[in-house]
Amino acid sequence: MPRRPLPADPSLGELLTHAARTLRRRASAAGEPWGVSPHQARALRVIGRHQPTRLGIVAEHLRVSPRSVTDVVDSLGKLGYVDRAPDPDDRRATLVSLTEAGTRVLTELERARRSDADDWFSGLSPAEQDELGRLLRRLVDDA
Amino acid sequence: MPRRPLPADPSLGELLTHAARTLRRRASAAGEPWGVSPHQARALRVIGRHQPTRLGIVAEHLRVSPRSVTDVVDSLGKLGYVDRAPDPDDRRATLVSLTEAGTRVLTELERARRSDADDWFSGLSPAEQDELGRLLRRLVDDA
DNA sequence: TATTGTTATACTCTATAACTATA
DNA sequence: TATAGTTATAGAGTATAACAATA
Repeated sequence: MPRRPLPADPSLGELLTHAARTLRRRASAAGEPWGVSPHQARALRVIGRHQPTRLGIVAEHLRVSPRSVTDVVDSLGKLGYVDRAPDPDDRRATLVSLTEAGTRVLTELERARRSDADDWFSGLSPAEQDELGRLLRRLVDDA
Repeated sequence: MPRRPLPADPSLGELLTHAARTLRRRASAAGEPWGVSPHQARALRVIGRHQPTRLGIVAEHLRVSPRSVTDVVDSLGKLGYVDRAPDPDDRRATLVSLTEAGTRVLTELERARRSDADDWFSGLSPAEQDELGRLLRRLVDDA
């Protein structure tokens, strides 16, 4: 993509937009060997942390609509990375968990992600990375 | 959207994703009175800063493909906010500028955006906002 | 009646590749 | 040949609303 320098006094919004876009591109490249998009990778991570868990809980962690979760879990199911099972305690609900392949892919994906992050964030010192995280977190928590 | 607290140790990538999504939602709400999406608002801002300017230059500032610019300028044209004219120096090129309505809308939009930003960022001190901007900028510049 | 998840539908943002009209 | 922009096509991510099954 052709680029120009950013304007002299970019708003935080512009910076956030560009940073998120860069992140998406990099995450997209990082997940390519496994055919996993950034959104799918995030869902895999959440499911891995909480499995077995309901779709509604996944939606809350991902902070997206139930609709989006149905889709992303469908697509991960097609890849063979997650399994659905009815919740015995509430037959309206669906429990989702990682398959063996899903567990393996998540591990490899996390390794790839960390190595890409190390690369991208290497321009910032560890203290600066912490500070950035702290500030972003406050933004995301109140929002 | 239903929400859960973030994980104890969220990666910078997760934070960036959530922050950008929050930004998009807020920017989307802020532009609604004028029927302008966040992407359209960004394009309007770039055109306002550089007008009259070529589509290719707009693409470089926005850091997106020429394809996306054709679309967004089309849509802004339909809203009556921008005008296209052939570049007299190079008839392959197209110069785009704001109409009177576009100029007015951009002003109002910027006011709305700043007021929303003041609200969202008010949890951070001015020094922290500067620091966040500085860190993000380094991330975006090297990426 | 309320909740869980699905279907139906639609919009925004982004990309690559092939084409056109100039240069 | 190379560049500017458009058309054609595709896919990711997200949302709202109406609905079925179950509680």
